[in-house]
Amino acid sequence: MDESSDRRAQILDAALEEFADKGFRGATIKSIAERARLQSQALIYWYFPSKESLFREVVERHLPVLQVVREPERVLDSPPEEVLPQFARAYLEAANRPGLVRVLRLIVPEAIRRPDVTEMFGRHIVARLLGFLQTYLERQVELGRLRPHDVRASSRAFVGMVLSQLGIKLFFPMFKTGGPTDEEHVRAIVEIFLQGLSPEVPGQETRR
Amino acid sequence: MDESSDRRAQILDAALEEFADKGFRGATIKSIAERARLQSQALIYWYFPSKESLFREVVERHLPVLQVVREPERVLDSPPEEVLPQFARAYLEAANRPGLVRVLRLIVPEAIRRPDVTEMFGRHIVARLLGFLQTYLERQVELGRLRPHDVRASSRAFVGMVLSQLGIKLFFPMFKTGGPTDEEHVRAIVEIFLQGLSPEVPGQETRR
DNA sequence: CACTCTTGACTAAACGTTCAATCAGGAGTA
DNA sequence: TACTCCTGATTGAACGTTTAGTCAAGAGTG
Repeated sequence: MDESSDRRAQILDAALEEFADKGFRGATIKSIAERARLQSQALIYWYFPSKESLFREVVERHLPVLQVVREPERVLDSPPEEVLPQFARAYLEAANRPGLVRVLRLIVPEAIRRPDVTEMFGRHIVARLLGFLQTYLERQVELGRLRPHDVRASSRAFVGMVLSQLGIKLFFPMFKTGGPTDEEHVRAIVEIFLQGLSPEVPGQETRR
Repeated sequence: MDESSDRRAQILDAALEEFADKGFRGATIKSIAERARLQSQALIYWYFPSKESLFREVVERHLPVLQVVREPERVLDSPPEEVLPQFARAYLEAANRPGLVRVLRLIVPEAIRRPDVTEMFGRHIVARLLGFLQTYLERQVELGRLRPHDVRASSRAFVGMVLSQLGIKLFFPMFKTGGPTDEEHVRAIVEIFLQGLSPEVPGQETRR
């Protein structure tokens, strides 16, 4: 009941590329039909009731690709010197995976003006991401590997440190020269973060 | 020759709101004319040769609003305990200024698919922002207030820590509950950053 | 009169969507 | 085999609407 025809997948694939390249309004039924090598654009309406529903199905189908963090529970007890660089590298490598970049270019621009897409993106991607980091950092505090602090803030902070490099890489490639490599960046931010939250405080941190 | 008529400004203001609300394609000449309370849409073409050029003028006119950092040289020698929180607060307060948010909603979605807008935004806003932080941090290293490190990475890191909170605030307001307040966030990230780059190293940092 | 500004009517193209018609192939029947 | 019927898939043309942009004529003002 779900294997569907060949055509559906063919149209969905073409629609993904067109929507990612030109946006919802920029892509037309005609251009999608052409990219899918259909002789008639009317055929799309045999498989999908409207352009809108075609778009939604494309989004729902490809949103999960952005879930970079897959099995969070596994690493809960691994040391941050190991987990945080892994985490950061996983996201920075996203920029090298064309399929993932395409989905980003599909979703991000539309999410800004479509509350439903924003919600899906927020709930499935952002919440998951922040949630994982937050529980992981909480755990590290419990284990005494990091000093007690506001993990709500530090989780956002670490995500931001990673995403700034990713964002620059994706949207402002002109800053590649003059910027650190991914590996240099990862090393730098992990060092700042870990030393910044190190439990062994020399003296002045919480002056009493 | 540049004071122009009243009408120009009237049209530009209406165009800003329409473009910010609906995007370039979503906003129409008709809707812009209506919001500007013109009786005829044709009047727009007396002041602007095309919708495209109207859009570009709107962007060029309002882009400078995003230059939150105004006079960087002044604070070059002030201590980071003072400058960094100021810097972070300045950006987080941007979310409370409707005019600034409007310009963000105008530029960000279009910048993704318009290389020229991307370039302008990158050169005038992002480069300036990163440039300021980088030279400031370099100076602090020279002054011995921060330990020697890769300022290209740390400047991006700090910007990221600020922008993650700003981005969540702007685009995912549903995360307000469960997240830190701006002031809590600022305190947290500055503490992490400064302690992470503190010059007094207990021992293990650069093991030799 | 000459000039700047303003207007409503208009155009041509592009858009999403609908529609009647057609096709290939399989099932059922004699 | 020959015939009819049915069904899912496909087509080209057309629909009504919306769009950016044009145009000639007029209003207001010096």
